[in-house]
Amino acid sequence: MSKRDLILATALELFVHQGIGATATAQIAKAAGVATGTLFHHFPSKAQLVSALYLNVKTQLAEAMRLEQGEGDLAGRARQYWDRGMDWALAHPESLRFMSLVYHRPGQDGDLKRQAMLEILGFIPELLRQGQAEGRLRPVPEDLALEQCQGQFMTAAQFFIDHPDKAGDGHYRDAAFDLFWLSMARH
Amino acid sequence: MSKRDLILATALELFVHQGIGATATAQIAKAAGVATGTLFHHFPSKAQLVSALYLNVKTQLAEAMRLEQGEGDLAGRARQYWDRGMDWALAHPESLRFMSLVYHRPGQDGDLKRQAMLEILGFIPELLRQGQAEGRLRPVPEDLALEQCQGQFMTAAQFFIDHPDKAGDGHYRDAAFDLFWLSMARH
Amino acid sequence: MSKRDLILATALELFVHQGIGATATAQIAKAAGVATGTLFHHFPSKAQLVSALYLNVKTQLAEAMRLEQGEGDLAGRARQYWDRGMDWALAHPESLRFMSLVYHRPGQDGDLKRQAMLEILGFIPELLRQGQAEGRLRPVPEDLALEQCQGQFMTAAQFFIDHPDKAGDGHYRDAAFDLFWLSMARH
Amino acid sequence: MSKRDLILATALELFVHQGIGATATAQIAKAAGVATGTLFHHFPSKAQLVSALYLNVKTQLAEAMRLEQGEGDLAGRARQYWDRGMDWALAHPESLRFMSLVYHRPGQDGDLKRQAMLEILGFIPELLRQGQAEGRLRPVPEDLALEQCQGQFMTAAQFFIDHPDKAGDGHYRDAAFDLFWLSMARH
DNA sequence: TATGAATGAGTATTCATTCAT
DNA sequence: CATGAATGAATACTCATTCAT
Repeated sequence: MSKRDLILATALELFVHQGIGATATAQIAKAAGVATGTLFHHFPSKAQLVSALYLNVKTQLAEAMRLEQGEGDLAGRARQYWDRGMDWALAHPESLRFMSLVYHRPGQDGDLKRQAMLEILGFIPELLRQGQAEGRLRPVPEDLALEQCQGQFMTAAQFFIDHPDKAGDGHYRDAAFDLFWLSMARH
Repeated sequence: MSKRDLILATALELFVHQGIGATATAQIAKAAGVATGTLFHHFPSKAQLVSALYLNVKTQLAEAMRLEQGEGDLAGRARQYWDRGMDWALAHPESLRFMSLVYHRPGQDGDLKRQAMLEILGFIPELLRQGQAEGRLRPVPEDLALEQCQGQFMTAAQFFIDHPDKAGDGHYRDAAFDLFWLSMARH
Repeated sequence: MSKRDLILATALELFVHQGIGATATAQIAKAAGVATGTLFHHFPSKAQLVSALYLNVKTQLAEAMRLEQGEGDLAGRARQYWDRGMDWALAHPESLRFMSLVYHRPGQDGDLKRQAMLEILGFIPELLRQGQAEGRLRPVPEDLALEQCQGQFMTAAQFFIDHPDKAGDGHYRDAAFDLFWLSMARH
Repeated sequence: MSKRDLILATALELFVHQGIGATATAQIAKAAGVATGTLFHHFPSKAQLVSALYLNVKTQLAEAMRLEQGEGDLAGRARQYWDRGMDWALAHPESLRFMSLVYHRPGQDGDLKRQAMLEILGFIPELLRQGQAEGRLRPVPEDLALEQCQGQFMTAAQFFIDHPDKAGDGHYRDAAFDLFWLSMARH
């Protein structure tokens, strides 16, 4: 593992447990076993370290969610996306927490991060549009629905991370998806 | 307005726009037009200032949401709660943002804040239980449902704060509530 | 002596002996017997400390050179100014050195400092103009002459500071002034 | 141009515009298009880079000022020296500025640099001695006169660099030399 | 010769908190 | 109650220099 990657991995861990602002660059460097100068050699500023880390995490999630082809019906495809995302979140709980951390940071380049997230959850508007066209989904305003779906995914993921015992419980997994899906479905 | 209240109001504004960690006590004091010593005279530490502010905001929201008596049917009562909360959020956008800020703070007394929020949105589990008993709501695991409802309320509120033009649009308001309600309703 | 003045005095000494860039704010604070925070309480940045110090020194020199009234003839008045300046420089060698330091700093607010110096040596253009009008001084371009006179004064002052034994030698003192005066006089 | 020379040229430019202390070796290397290691391969330390640069510049100036033989009378020879120096300064403004920079640096090997400069302007004491012997120059203390002449040359050169339009104006050029020469001449 | 990642002591500046008035 | 000067540990970032390739 390159020193750069070591720094990224260490930063992720510390950021998630202490908060971004509360984590000193010196602490990251020390915990990663490199000199402070090394951190700044790879990332010119703390902000850029955060950005690079965010990009990293975002890319990983996006890859994890890539669906080869639209298989099955609408609800089935939605469920596949949902499950992939959830599996990734459970496999990388710190990454998910970090995304949420960055997402909720105040006073920062909010729009950038918000847009970045839409990029990942971009399948949602597509599903929504298609579902509405097919008459399977209710005509919910897209912008509002998107925000809500995103929130529901993040909330569910965080819930399963916080309650690992329930993450394997099919009943819970189904309930979480239904809570998401039925909020939009036409009944 | 007492100096104490002035400090609280100023802190709220600054915290929300810059973040809690990024706001210096000296800045709060200066913006409030008092000496730094005065701030620490009223609040022995920054942490306690944050706590006091949180308590303040929480109390206000709780009061705004108090329903005299259970009027109407289940969905009607739920809608009343939802609307009251939403109105309050729109009237006090910074307060809502601050709650979300504290809620998502990492490494902190998470449980305390989480519990405090349940206290306010406490009507949800009640509605949920009653609705399930009456067969009007699906049997969703309570802990998961609670988390989701809470998240949906906060998301919707933030959405309307960010898009004030849509906050008065009845179509949007209905859609937001439906997204919440239909996720749990039996169809 | 207030802490603020203590810091200024200490900074002057250190700047002059080590250079401005080579003197750490922490070193100034320590040498002055105050905390680093105290320095930044009084001077928001190192640059502003330097500016404040410069202003201080400039004001002192200006006061020292103030002539109650135009006594004597042109050369006599010039000599009085020259001697006052020289006496002040000998009494405050570090102040003079600091002025020269700031004056020669590269990449900085050169114009500001240059103008500030003209302000002090402002009597020179006056003398020059009057002398030229009376036919006692040669018609030297004013801007060039001003620069040269300034330089000659600073050079002479520095020379006497570096050779204190010669500062009391009337022969040397006369020679220094003549070098200055005869460069402009009509013969 | 060899990498070594490239580094020297780049360093000159940066030193002059930002100051020596404020210019990082890494910046020089980058601007010169070489690796940091390369800079330290050619110059074992920043101090030695500065010295090498100084030597370079000094040598160039010395060569530019070399007069084949004493032609003409005293004032004529002086004027020749003066003009050569001034022409070189105008052709290499950054070199001149760098010399002045090094000359005024505090806390450094002052005597060395001072002596180095005398080496270049060494013709002045000679002229002075000869002129005094011939009775054409006043009996000014040599050490003081030398310092003043040096200062006047540097000041005039800097003036013409700062005001290029006046550098070609014969009136100004004459005035600058006269200011220098008449300060010592017997009238 | 040339490279550039790595180092770690050093720098300016911030900030929660104290306390004498 | 109120003030604001004083504190000093902590922080993000810099930089001359080294060294394995």
